Amino acid sequence: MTLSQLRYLIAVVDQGFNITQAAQSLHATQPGLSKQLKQLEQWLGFELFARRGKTLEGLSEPGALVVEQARQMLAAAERVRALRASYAQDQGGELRIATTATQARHVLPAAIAQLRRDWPSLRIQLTPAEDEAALAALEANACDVAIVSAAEPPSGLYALPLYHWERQALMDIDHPLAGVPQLGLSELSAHPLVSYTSALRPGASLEQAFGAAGLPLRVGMSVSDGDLIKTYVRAGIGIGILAPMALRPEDGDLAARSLQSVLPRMTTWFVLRPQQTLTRALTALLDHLAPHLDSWAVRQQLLGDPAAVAFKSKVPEWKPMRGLVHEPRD
Amino acid sequence: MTLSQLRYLIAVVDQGFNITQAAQSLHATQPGLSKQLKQLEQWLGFELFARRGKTLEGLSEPGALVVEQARQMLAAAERVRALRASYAQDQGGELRIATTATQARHVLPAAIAQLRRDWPSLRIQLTPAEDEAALAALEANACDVAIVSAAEPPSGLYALPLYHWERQALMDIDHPLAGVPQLGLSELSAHPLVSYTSALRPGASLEQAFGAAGLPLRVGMSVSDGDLIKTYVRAGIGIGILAPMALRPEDGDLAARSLQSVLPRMTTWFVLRPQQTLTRALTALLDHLAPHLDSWAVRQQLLGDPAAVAFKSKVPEWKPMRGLVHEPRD
DNA sequence: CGCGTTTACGTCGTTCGTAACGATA
DNA sequence: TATCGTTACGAACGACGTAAACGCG
Repeated sequence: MTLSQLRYLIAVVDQGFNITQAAQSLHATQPGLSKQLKQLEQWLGFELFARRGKTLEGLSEPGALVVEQARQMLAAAERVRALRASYAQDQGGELRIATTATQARHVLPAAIAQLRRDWPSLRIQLTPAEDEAALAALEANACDVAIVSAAEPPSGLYALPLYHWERQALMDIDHPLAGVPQLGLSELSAHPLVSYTSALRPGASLEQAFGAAGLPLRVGMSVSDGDLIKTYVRAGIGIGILAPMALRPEDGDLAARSLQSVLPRMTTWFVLRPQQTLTRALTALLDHLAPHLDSWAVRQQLLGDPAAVAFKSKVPEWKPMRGLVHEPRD
Repeated sequence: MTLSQLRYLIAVVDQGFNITQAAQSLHATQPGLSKQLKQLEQWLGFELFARRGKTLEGLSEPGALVVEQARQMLAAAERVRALRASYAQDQGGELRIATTATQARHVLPAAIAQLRRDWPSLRIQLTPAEDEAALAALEANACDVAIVSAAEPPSGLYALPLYHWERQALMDIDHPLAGVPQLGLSELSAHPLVSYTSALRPGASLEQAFGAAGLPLRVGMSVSDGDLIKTYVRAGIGIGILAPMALRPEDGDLAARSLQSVLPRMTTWFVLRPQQTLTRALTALLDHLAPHLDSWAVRQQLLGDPAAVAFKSKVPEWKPMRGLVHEPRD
């Protein structure tokens, strides 16, 4: 009797007595499980499963008792694993993240808190930087991961999508634009805009969109983060263009309107160097930030396996908080 | 992390942080444990033990937490082992015992009850036989073990001592002999004796003792088991000579006096054929009957290893129940 | 100098993955 | 016929035992 045999057993039970599926969930091969389970049965001297032909129908009577004990053992093993993470005076226990102020303030806190809890000795270094600077830091090996937002993945690097989002136009709740049925570039063009420095830079997608429509882009102010955008929108400087992650429940005095129809959809990327090794800390961070990704497959891809499928489900969309979405009735 | 690593850890803790001793208790080698423990520590990322130089002084702080979980896991593993014994539709699950009526009635019931509880499917066949017949059955492979009593181990077979005992003279509690200070052969010689058929056979140790003392041996009756001896002693046929195992609390109307000074000490033997394989059932029976023996070492000896030491402690003495011992004050 | 631990090394057994086969709906 | 389980085989890893070196009392 080994712990892996018990793990196999539990996986098969939890996957509805489908050995193939259980093998996938454990990143093992189906014959491997099959053989180990048979070996366990032989050691026990009785059958674990009720079989009809070759298909498993359920547990045998003693099998259910074994499962009960196996769950206890694996639970204890899991507690040991937790100790391992907690008490490891970690070899290279450092995680250097370069990202924007918006991510640092509105997205990462939950994940990092979890990480710190699981792993108290891990030293986390969070460097605020604009998108380009973050990517440069990554390429210079000044950080382990860059988390940046862009419509397209950065070229020459290994980028994983964390979530999609649409840029939001932000204004006072009784601003005239809050009520117009269709909010397009022409309406925006009449007002000065307040947004991120990088978004208002010449050549950025905002300028391209206005240029393509033959409309002038009036810059009211360019700032470094979303909180400042909100501050200056409240001060009446102009219309804010910002990411929905920066919107908070306490921003109910403002109206946010999606620019989905006029500006390309943005994606926030978890960027690594090609062939970078996925450390435990990186894996944990990725698992917290992106439950839709299979970090094991990601590791395989980084090791050069193109067949590994990293997606467990669709990339999520980050929507602004419901109370803040201002959709005029039409 | 493997179950054996955890077993090693617990053994070291329970043996007072002496790896060598722990290895012995597990029938493993010391370097093996040492290495596995080191490997476990490496996997955990912290030290399990508080070390001073190379010697272990105790547990580290996280080590104590690991031990706690490890005990839970091993306890659950033990419960699975129990299931294994209980539910195994056992291959060749048969245990054939040949032994005397005294053993069958007074000694074996507890051990066999335990065996049946651990192992419901085991078919136990108990054949009552006199000592010689039991040994003959063993040699003929008509049984798996013979349990017989004799002063010396039977020759040509592999005999393990279960316990020592002294023959008891049995009489009515107000019989004249119950009070004499010294009970010797000459006193006994004046009365007819009631004992086992095999004990009164010509050439047996009883006859030899009387012969050596130049005294006549008067046989009152020879019977097949201890209960009949008691019956005929109560009927006034004569003095009983029997094994202390046959004495019961309800025999308070009789007096038992040890013949330790006049007759050689007897030993009850667990007899196997040389090179017989020790089945699981035999091992379990032996463990129940003889906690002073190391069944693992016995198995090794049977496999031809003369170095294996089978004794964990001294062979116990079977004394008659305290209330029945009649020791005249002198 | 002895006891106990660690290190080094060779061998054996076991596990796991790939591939082919078999059975079942 | 497609899906799922079993068997067969080969390679790689890991555990264990033997033997020798190291430290400490």
